[in-house]
Amino acid sequence: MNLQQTLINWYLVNKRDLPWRNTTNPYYIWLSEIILQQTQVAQGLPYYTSFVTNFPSVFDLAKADESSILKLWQGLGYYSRARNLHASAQYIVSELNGEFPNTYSELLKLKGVGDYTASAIASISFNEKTAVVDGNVYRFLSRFYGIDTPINISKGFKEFKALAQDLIQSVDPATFNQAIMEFGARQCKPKSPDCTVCPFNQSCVAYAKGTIASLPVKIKASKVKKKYFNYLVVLSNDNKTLLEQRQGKGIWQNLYQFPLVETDKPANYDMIVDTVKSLDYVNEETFELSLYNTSDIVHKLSHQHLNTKFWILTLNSNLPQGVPVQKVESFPVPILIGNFIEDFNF
DNA sequence: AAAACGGGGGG
DNA sequence: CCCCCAGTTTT
Repeated sequence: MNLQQTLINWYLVNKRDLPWRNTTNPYYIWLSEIILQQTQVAQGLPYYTSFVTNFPSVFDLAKADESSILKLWQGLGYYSRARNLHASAQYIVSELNGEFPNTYSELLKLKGVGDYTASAIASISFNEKTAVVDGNVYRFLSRFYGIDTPINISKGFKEFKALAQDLIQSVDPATFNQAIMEFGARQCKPKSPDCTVCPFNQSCVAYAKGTIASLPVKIKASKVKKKYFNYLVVLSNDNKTLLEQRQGKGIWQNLYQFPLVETDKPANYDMIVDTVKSLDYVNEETFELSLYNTSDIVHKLSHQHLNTKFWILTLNSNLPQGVPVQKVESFPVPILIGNFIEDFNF
């Protein structure tokens, strides 16, 4: 039996029953694929359910407020996915009359849809023979064929894409793409896969050579940077606080947070008090400033560690531009802020 | 080609 | 502590 048919047979027996596997509606496939980018199934599942419930059609998603979409996305990370989802929904409704793009090339024009996602939707919803290359596909193919080309350089992508594209020619693309990914996720796992029960244990190059653990090869990422965040949690006389929406390019774009003072080294009371005194809504005589968390909260992201202090700033005045503390929970916030809000309990 | 972009879970 | 995850966009 050939490789493709072995994968498909394995899949038909071992596939998980997931909600997006009971439809080929491109809108639902798209939602699931965006949610699952760089995200494990277990983590993405509740978000998929929530999005399908709140936005049953692309029209519902298009007409929603960005903040309400970000709120539902809260905690999933890579928030550009949510912003791109919204922009693409509006594009489909206003430019395409609500008709979902139905080819790889047209799908690729959607914001947030790259080679992988365009291939996934085109194959699953429209039976187009275009191969997906995701982390699972890299892992299985690199091990089965013993390929040590690094997967995170363009040469590696081209090599694996061509290989997968060749394999998909003779089979049903929707089933094959899902089979190879599911096989990579469940059998050909990153860490200690059980090769004794693998249907390829007589034909896998890496298993024969004992190189399973070292494949696929990846060029290692640059070092993590440390940053020092100080959040000012303002408490006013009229029971309000201050939230700002993050602007610009960096992380958490368009999400909300308390006023942020970033320092280039761990801050102390004197450094923060100087900043506080210069704020236009602070009366120099009557505020109180205290550190909430004795030791830094370290929020770890892929490329940076945010060493964070929350400072409680109590004012003896009102805050007309503030947010009533009861409404704080309705804003989309990064997990770092969300955890604080939950702990502080206003 | 390399860096930026989140957060959770596993070993 | 390090690696991985149904990757894409920007620089």
